[in-house]
Amino acid sequence: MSNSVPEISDAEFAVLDVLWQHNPANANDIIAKLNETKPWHEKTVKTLLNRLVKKQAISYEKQQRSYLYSPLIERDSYLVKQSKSLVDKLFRGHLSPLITGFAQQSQLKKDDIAALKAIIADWEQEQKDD
Amino acid sequence: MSNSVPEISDAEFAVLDVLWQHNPANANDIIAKLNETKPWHEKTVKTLLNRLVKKQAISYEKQQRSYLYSPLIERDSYLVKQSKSLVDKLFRGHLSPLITGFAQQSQLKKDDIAALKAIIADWEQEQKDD
DNA sequence: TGATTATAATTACACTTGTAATCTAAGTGT
DNA sequence: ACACTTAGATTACAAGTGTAATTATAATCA
Repeated sequence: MSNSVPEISDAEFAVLDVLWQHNPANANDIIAKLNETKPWHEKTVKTLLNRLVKKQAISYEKQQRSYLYSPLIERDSYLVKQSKSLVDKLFRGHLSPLITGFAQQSQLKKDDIAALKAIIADWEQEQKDD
Repeated sequence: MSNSVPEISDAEFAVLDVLWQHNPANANDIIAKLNETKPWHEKTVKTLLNRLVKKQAISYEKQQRSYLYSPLIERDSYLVKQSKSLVDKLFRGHLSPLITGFAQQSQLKKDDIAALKAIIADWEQEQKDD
């Protein structure tokens, strides 16, 4: 059924990510925002915008001279899909080894721990409900 | 310092993954094992092996006619590195939103929960130790 | 030893990606 | 009305990737 999210390259993702934060936005705004962190040439960003349009990841609507772009794919579902596909590929679908890896590298932050506790509580609640 | 793990493509990863499980192995073994899950032509797998050698991700030693391949990069550190780079890209380094995403999709398995509990316990122990 | 066969090495080829430069058309200032 | 500027559209181009086919070479069988 529905849609199959297009493949988004790393560079394209960075553009999409800006659009998820401020939307709609025109090319210049997007370029300016991106340039806070990436040294990308204006032409490069335009190319990426074009590719995203072609992939139907974003849409645009003519403003005056320029375009106003908006995301077509939803941030949350995209992130979930990408996370899941990495976990499938690296850990055959199991999240725990990923988390363990992070823990061993001491990459867990306090809010991670808080989130984990909440998740466990929810999960156990659900078990009871069944 | 050391090394910087080479970029490994998806197809190359599948080959490396087989080698992590049985090592050393010759091309035919690897091809047979891969063909349990991937419909890849023998020539394709050989190409991937060559590329992995060129990238110094694996090494080989001449057996008789054929080669015996072995991984040069360590599985655990590779997995950690990939996990971390995805989490950096998608969640700016925070693991909790990834886990929350999984939880919402009910993708958490019982062993995931057990692992989470252990991790939390360890983390809290460490806090105390400080 | 010459033909056949197995391996590995080299080459192929289209598509994607990063990273722009060039071209074109539509406003704008004079 | 004409030159300049500013968008977006088109084209470029090398490296990497998926997916092999072709070629060279070494071992083996007849």
